[in-house]
Amino acid sequence: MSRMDADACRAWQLLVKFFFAQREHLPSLGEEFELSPVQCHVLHLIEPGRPLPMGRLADTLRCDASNVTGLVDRLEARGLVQRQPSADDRRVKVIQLTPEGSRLRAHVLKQMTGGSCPLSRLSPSQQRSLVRILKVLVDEKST
Amino acid sequence: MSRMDADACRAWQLLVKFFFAQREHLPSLGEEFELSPVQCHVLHLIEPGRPLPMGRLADTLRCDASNVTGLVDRLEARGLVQRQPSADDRRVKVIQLTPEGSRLRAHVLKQMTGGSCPLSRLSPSQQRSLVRILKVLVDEKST
DNA sequence: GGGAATTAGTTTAGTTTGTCAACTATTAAC
DNA sequence: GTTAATAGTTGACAAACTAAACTAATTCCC
Repeated sequence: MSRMDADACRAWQLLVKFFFAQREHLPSLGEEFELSPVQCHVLHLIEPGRPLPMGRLADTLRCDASNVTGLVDRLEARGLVQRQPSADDRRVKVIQLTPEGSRLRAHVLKQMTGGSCPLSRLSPSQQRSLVRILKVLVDEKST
Repeated sequence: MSRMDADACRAWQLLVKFFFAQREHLPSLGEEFELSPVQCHVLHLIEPGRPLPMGRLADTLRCDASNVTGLVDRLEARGLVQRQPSADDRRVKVIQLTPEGSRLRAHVLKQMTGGSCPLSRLSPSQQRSLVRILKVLVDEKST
């Protein structure tokens, strides 16, 4: 619980620092499309042709359901997503990208991972290493 | 510009995912002390005995100066920090932790990097690897 | 079958976070 | 010494968030 955690501690501090530093890049890309960082993330989470129940979005964002109502309201008002009642459970509403939302999403993703991506500063082997480590952290099974 | 960036892209997606997943841990720790995630971060940035000009805080958080005014207002109202006019430039105000703020900060840091830290899931060598990589990303010179 | 408890989403009210523009005070520049 | 630039505050406002009360649909279970 002492020496062993020194690296974990250090890594954590760096991670936090990194994330906040990213607020420089993320929002600037959002600005181009008039999207806030959170809106970028929501757009990111809704894959084209794969409608997502609102509740799942709330789970993923770890926020209150009522917050999601507002987020979706704003995106829907801009014609980027669409609410639709679910067939099998009429309480559920699924959100799905409009063609315009789909187009914007592709654009955003392209920008996010393009050449200006801060990760391009890493060597190829470091990048692979990072992916491996992150998979453990995120506890990813698929893809 | 094509194959080479695949890992960078993947890493980026994982990072974003991880970042948002952390919103589960960070705020829950904050709740314990009634601190929002941003407040935790601000507290984290002000080291005890090392007063920080407000402007530097705004730079680090990549936000408007007026936002910092509000953040510091709230922390000051809770007696965690203190504004003080700088000696060499009377326009500048430096913020510094109160004894109580200092205590709370230590507590928060301890919780953040404790055994429940998600990074403890990594092997020691992975942790070292992560630290090395993050240092490149954060472009760290000191410490 | 039919009431009680759950669940999904919305509404309302309120706080925090964040931006922008206008303002004050101080400092630097020429 | 007037003019710039800089540090911080204020005010007005939008966005992101929470908590509690509400509606509608579903499930539990006797």
